[in-house]
Amino acid sequence: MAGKRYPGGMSPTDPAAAAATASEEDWLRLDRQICFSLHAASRAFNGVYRVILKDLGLTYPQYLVMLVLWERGELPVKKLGEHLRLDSGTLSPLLKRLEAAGLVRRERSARDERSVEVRLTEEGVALRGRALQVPRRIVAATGCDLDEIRALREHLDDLTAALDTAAAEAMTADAAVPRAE
Amino acid sequence: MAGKRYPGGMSPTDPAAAAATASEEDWLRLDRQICFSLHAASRAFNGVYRVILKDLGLTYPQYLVMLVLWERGELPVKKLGEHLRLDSGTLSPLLKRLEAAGLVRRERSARDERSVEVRLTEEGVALRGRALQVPRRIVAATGCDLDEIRALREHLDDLTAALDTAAAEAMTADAAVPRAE
DNA sequence: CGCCATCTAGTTGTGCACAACTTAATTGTG
DNA sequence: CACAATTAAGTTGTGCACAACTAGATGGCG
Repeated sequence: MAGKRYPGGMSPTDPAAAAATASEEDWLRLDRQICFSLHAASRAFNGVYRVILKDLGLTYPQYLVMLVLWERGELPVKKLGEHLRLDSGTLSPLLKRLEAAGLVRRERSARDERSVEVRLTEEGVALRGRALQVPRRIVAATGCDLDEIRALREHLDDLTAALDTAAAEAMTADAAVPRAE
Repeated sequence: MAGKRYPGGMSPTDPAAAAATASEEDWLRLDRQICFSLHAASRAFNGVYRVILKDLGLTYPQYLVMLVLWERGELPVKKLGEHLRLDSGTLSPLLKRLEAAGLVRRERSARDERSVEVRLTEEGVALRGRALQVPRRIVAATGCDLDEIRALREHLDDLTAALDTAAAEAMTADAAVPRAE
């Protein structure tokens, strides 16, 4: 390991800070590893889905939308966004493309003209048949068995919950705390 | 859970296929859950980094690049791309922005004019000092201890390796196999 | 030497994520 | 009823990921 130098104009101001800084150097190295792993894993998954979904003419986010619609049949953009944690800025153009592909229709709700109902076309429903093979191929690609997958999913959900909480707190804390000395 | 109908024009052709299809319905449901978990976790991480990195004026991918440069000091775009698994299509504009921000310089290599050396400016080196606090805040946000983080990292790396292999195979298989009849 | 295959960056085009904003409909309140 | 606050969808602008392509440099081979 390549030694702990303090590059450039940056150096600790007192012995106590020096100890603390050494520890933070370790964390910085660890962070590099975690960042990479996470980012790489995320993109690797995306890549596998991309390859497999190409047959269906769907991107990964489009597949996510279709999965919801296949389960729920029809729902307003708002609800769709809540399920997927995506806002209209992402969903509007995506849905427009799905509509252009003939998989969904969008209609203003009669009861509330602000709302837009998204529903599958026959073609969209039919696509589900071809999509049934996707999960098996994904699972095969991971090389994990179902229990491992399930465990990973739970781990990820815990992490997401923690991160969401922390992000919310960090945002309010940003206003309160003068920010790391 | 709304019963297992075979939507649209899709129906099994024989009893064995019916059983297989029922199982694939389960997988489709599981896939929905995994997709969501993974996608949500990825974006949750991104969100936390976004909040924390805003102080430094960096995006998450820019931070990844800076982490490499802080460790290596200087290297050609090609090497940077190998470390981060990113191609020039992503890196070129990103590096241009880092250069505009005054954090890096790009210079054509004298020895090989195809290559561009990326090196930190003084400002870029100095930013490292402010970045030292980032990992601790990220780890805190996850609510995990270091061992958990390390375990997660290893799990993700295994997954990435498996997925990369599978993606490569799937691509060659795509050419060989007539495609899921 | 001359030419072609290969390699490195960079460019272009598509699609997603997200922040900030706009528009139009609805709801709540005086 | 009128008007302000809220809500839903859409739009705009920035940045990233990736595929496909271009331009220029390099290196090997006849």
